[in-house]
Amino acid sequence: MTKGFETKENILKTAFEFTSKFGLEALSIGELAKSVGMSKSGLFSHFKSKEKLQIMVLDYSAENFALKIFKPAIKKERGLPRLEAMMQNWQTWSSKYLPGGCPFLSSIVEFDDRPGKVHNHLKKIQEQMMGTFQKAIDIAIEEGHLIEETDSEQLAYEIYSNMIGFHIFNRLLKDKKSNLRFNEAYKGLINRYKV
Amino acid sequence: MTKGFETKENILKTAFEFTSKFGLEALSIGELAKSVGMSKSGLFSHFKSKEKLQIMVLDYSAENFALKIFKPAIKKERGLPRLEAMMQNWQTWSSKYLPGGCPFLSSIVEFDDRPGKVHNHLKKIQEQMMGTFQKAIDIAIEEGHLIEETDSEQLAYEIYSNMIGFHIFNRLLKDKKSNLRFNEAYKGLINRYKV
DNA sequence: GCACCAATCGAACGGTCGTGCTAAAATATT
DNA sequence: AATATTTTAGCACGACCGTTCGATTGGTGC
Repeated sequence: MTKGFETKENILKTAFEFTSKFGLEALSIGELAKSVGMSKSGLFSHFKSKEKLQIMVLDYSAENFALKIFKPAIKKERGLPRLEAMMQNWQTWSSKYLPGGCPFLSSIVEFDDRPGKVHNHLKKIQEQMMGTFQKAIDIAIEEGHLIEETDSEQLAYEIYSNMIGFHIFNRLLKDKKSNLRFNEAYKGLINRYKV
Repeated sequence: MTKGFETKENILKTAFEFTSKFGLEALSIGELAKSVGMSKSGLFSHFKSKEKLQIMVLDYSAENFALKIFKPAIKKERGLPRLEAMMQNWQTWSSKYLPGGCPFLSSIVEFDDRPGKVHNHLKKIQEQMMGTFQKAIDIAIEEGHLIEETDSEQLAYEIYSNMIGFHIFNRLLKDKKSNLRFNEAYKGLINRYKV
């Protein structure tokens, strides 16, 4: 029982890194087995289909995201400081921690058009994430850091867009100013709603 | 000579649609051949490697993008009206014209980490696109629609982020308000720099 | 009618893919 | 120590992958 759990965790960690680099579809069971040093069929028996493996990788990624971005931010004061911590954590996660690109972005692009369990799961995770950002914004309104008329859903959308934009500029274009661009955009965004 | 050109164009059109739906890597020569009704080897001989096919699909996509987004906008008056036309055209292209997702976004995600000719080509195309947006902004400054202090590179980055954000919200999350969100974000962005 | 040439085809290649099956090995339970 | 259960390995399968090669087609200029 405990041994299986450990190897499974180990597999998922490797799969997470692989997905970050090459995406959820390119993630192959044979390649993965080679990486963790076990047989293809041995690894396969832990998941019972590629689809289930992909879903578990998504869950692992979501946990990792929450751990690196949301959890440390909760220790900051409610409102704007907390939201800003999230932005900082995202930059670090995206550009320092991840071995490749954002696993969610690549999964979204691959599965936005492909109905099925992976698609539904991904959508749920994404909505949860957006919800958490929105909640952080709502708290900032509550605390009087942002004006009451702030449309938190709209602001969450714009913050998310900025995150993706940064990611692409930083990775494909290797734009050295991407950190600056991201922060500038965030500042402009907040200024619009600042009390 | 002319016959070959026609079939090649036909193949690229189909490949473009395929890439929009499933990405540049999932684009398979056998599947593509079945779609256009010819043999795998017959199709293959037009390109001489999958890599070259991918690059040609990217070029085809870039031409399509220019045709649908940039070209009609040039007829509008210089400055903000032209920039706004681009935004409108993007929304239409992204949500009505394309059979799947943005071929560039999926390609970026797939190749931002994979060095090679496709990566380099993609980067060049992306930089060109950003350049065109930036130029449109510069003209808006020139025309006195935007304040002189406007950082056109920064604004282009934020506009681009908004485009990607819209695309994801519209496609994965099927958010009915995504058009509204996009326009709202654009308006907020422009207001910051409006003279 | 003949030679040339581009366009297309069919068959085959070595690989890799996800997935079953059965048996052995490792671990947990008693 | 013996048994039961979980975990792993080996092997095979059909399918598809990109790519090569040689043969066949169909049209063009002489």
